[in-house]
Amino acid sequence: MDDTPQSSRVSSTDQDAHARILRAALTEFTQRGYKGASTRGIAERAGVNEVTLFRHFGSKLDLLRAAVEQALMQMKIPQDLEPYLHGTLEQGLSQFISDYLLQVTAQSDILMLGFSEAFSQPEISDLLREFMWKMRGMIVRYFEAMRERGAIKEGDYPILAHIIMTSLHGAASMRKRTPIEMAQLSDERLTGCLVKTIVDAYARYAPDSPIHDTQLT
Amino acid sequence: MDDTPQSSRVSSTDQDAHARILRAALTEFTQRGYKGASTRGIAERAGVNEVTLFRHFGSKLDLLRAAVEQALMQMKIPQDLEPYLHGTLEQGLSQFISDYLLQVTAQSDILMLGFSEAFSQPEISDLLREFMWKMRGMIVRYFEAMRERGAIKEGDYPILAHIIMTSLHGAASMRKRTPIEMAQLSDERLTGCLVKTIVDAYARYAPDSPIHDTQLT
DNA sequence: TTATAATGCAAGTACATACTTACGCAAGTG
DNA sequence: CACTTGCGTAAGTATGTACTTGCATTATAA
Repeated sequence: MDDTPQSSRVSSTDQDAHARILRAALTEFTQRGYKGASTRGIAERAGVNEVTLFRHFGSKLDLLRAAVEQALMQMKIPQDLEPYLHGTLEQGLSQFISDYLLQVTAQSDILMLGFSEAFSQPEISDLLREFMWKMRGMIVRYFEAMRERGAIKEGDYPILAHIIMTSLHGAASMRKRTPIEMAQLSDERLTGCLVKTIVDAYARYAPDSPIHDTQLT
Repeated sequence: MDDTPQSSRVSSTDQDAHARILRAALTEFTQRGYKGASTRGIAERAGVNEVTLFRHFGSKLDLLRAAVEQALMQMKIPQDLEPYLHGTLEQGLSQFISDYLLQVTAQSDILMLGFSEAFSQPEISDLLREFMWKMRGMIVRYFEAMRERGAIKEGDYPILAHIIMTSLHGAASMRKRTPIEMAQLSDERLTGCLVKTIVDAYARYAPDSPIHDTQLT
């Protein structure tokens, strides 16, 4: 009698129920998996009655779909390579990778969910794979643009893109899951090492001499 | 009436029930997650009655623990670096990485399970983290040994190890989960690109001239 | 004021599933 | 033979949970 359910509704920044349920669903699904998450739990977390959840989304599976769809929509794939083609190879690559890592970290919930639920929810993993595919294509195109400018050597760009994506994704998910910091796996350190390695391995000219600053663009 | 349960028991290479249940449990847990897997399903897959499962392992959770423990036991971490310190940097690194990839691919079930169930089953993820930690230490020690021999430059070896592990793990899990081959992500291509990148980036001498063949060891 | 839409609440249904109990059968072992 | 050990079979219990239904409540808009 003391605390009315309304209080919790107001406390949740007063978004409409729809959005609150979506957010709650995503975190519950992520933390507990699809099977492990309960509609009751999601409703509680959203500060909403369980019935409202069903009125909005019909079924648990539809809720999952909606949550994933919405989350992937928010995940922006850089459509334009221009910003990353200025300056040194190192500068461009750094910017590119840290931008990507930002996205991955922010949306690591949905990525992890997609990975862990890939087997049981094919449609979800399709969405995810499509995203990964696009992202990979983007990175490959970035490398090709760099090669056309004479900044980097030939290489197995798709695999290189895969390495970049998986190591960033692995770091993001590890940071989410494990209480301890797996060896101070900071964004800066990771991107730094990744960029340095790629630059040292693929830069056409000695990486220490910033030759290409003017040439690029 | 036609096919007695005995037939399936015999067909399963006649291992004792214990081992068959463990194997069945691992794949079921991996494919469906802990919650998603049912003791009934595991028992069926093992060609065993559900009661037998409980008689052997007591509870579903204990079965999970046993399955994970056994799987991690089978996963060998190379204790001796010697074999990888002979020959070129490229040769040693190739061998090291492909050996590791073999392990990861063979045991990707348990790794994936550990990752996806990390949140709900802390003890499982502890086991997994311990393994990853050891493995990372191994790679780092390998790089340090190489540096002491003057074969490679300084670098952020722990992060480098992380990049190697995550990209290999990412590839293994991707291959398991997705029907399509994510861009012909073959072992050879992946290790090749990984090794080439690292060699090009960190070899002390021009990677094309195999100077160090005799010096190493 | 009245109608409509969105929500809460209480209760219930149907079903999957972890786990138990009790009993019977067969094989090996003393 | 008697005894144990391992397993199958049948049946049942308890619980969680997705989803439904019916009704009361509040706020907004006509």
